[in-house]
Amino acid sequence: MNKPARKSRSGARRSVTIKDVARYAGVSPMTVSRVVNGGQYVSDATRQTVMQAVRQLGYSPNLAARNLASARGERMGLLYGNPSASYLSEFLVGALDAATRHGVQLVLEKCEMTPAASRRAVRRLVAGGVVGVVLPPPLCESAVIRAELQAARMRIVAVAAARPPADVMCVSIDDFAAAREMTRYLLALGHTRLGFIKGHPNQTASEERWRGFTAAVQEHGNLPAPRVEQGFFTFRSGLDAARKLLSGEPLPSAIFASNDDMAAAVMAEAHRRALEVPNDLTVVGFDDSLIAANIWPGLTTIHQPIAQMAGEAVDMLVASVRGGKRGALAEPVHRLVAHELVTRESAARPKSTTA
Amino acid sequence: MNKPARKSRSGARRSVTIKDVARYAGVSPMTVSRVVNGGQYVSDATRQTVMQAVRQLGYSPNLAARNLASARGERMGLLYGNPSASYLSEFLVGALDAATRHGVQLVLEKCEMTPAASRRAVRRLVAGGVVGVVLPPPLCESAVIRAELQAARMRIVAVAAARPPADVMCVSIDDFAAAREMTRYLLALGHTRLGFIKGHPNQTASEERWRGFTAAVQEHGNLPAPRVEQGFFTFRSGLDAARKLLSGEPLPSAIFASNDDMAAAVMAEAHRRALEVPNDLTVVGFDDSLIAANIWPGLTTIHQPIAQMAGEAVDMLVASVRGGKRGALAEPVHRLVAHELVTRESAARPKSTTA
DNA sequence: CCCTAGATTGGTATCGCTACCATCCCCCCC
DNA sequence: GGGGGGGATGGTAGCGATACCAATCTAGGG
Repeated sequence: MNKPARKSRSGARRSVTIKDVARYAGVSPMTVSRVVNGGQYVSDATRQTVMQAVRQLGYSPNLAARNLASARGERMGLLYGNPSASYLSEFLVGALDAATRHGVQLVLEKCEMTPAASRRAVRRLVAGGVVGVVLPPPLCESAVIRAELQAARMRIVAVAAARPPADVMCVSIDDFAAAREMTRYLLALGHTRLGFIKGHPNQTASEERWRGFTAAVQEHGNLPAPRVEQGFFTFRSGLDAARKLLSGEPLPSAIFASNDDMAAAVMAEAHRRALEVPNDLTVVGFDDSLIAANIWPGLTTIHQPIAQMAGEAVDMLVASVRGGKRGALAEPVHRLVAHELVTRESAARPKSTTA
Repeated sequence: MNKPARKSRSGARRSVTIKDVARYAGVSPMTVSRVVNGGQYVSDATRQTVMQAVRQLGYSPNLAARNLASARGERMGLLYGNPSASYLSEFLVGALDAATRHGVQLVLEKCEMTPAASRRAVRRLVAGGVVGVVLPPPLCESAVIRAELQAARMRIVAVAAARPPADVMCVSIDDFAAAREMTRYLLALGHTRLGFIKGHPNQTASEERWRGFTAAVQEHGNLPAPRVEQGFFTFRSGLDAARKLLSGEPLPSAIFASNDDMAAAVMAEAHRRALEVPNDLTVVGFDDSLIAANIWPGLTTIHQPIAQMAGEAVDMLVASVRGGKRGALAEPVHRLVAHELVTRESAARPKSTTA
């Protein structure tokens, strides 16, 4: 029964392992592991030595092994429906980045908003061994999907749901405050005849934005009643709303659309009517989506740190899953992140202030 | 020396493993493994039995274990710079999907196009244990990055580089054919006074598109010389080009911009000059990026199956890395995928054909 | 000065799966 | 009818890391 020196399976040169580092540093693999994972109970001297060895050898832990040993490496789902879609890009970047950081795998799943499709998507997720799901808008608002997911005992983090149910985790901006801030900005510019295009009624963010708008209007007081149209977050719906807003008299001097796509539509319609933006009409949006900087004039809008939000969502998911394993499942968190008013060229003082 | 029955580490109920399936199906774990991995040397009967068991138990292989055992689970990098950015979204979806399919990890890295930044990004990638990199445009054209990457012995797949160097793998559409097709379409509509906005000169796709355009013009023959302006794929540059194209006499009846952002700029400028699209001016783009469907009128353009391309890029990377391990590194492939001309509202017959 | 608590470190046993090899068996051919 | 060839299957040994526990050492309290 002779023991072969080392049955290296694939002839290829193995990468440096924790044992190599341990040998090099003159400690046990365990100690290296502790250092690498920032564990406690390691003396400073040892830590230094080990870190030195790590650097020297260019050691990078094997994710697969680590995941296997620590029963980590869970799969997280990202169920995306049909987000404003420029949204998705940033969202994915942020989510993927966080996933890499935590060493979890991110599984994408597309899903239409019909009950049947939701069910199918959730089933695929479950089959894929996913233990938690990030829900970007607009899926985060779908009660059906949430129910399906909860039935499958998945943890959920909704992103950008302005008023999530109490029992799901959520990360979002303060839509109310943001819309109020934008409206205050318009008022500060001197606008008095305001137009507002509401967002899709099935999203709670829409209502928050609307509430923020009216709050600012009311606190200013002494304004003609704003003209309001219903929109649905699509370019098309924005166009319809814009036509209505721009046909009556008196024309609004500033229009606040509940997202950028609709704001872009307002600008298109304004141009068609030979109204110059921002000289004849101020247009502002919400989201700071891709289109905002890619039209002319650039759109003044509210920026959401989408990537950051997606990242935090994944963080929360991981924390929940790992924490939950140890029994300590904290109550659902609702994390607010900071938004930012981005000024570009589409907003200016009104041409002739009647005030 | 008593053997504890099963020292289950985390008290949590373990998920079903290959052994469970094996026991359930009455075969050895190896056989299950072979079935699950579609290996040969399994009788149909056994295969059926095992698959049945898999379904019954809801077995899903543990990725970490699989990767660890098979020395798989490599990390692939995705180095993105500043792509048309609506691009990125679809690209990520496709790439991530393929990565999940292959069980490899996708690591994102952002990188400006300066040499210093490139070097840093590549170093981070190397440090992260990445063995191959997908290069979406415009990074795929950067010689610096390619050199850095090749110096680090990374495998590279460039996406959408129209004429990649012979030694890197590539997946792209046939920009030449696509541009020619679009131009033929314009000519078929009856346009004779054409305008063309070239793409950024540092991207090979630009030249291919330009070549496709001229090829169609020449094969048609008997046309006034098209007006041509240089663009740089940005909205801004498109605006400049549009101003020039729309100021001389005679006005072009159709403008073909080398990407959608520039086409959108042409439309914006046309509107400003009270030219109606498509009645007074036909505008077409290239890429079918997000903006194409989100402006009015919708942009007729060339659709690239971006997600598919990204997916194939990852496939190629994986194949190369895994194949390369077995020594059989095939020569760099250049894979062409099909494009599609998408007609929306921005193109129509010219108002008065002078022909 | 002994004893306990806590800090630090090492050893061992897996984690779930697959590579590699040994084995068994069936069938064909000389 | 025996020897091969190859299909089908099982056994064994890790892959590289961490969890858990034991062992050692240091420092105070009684």
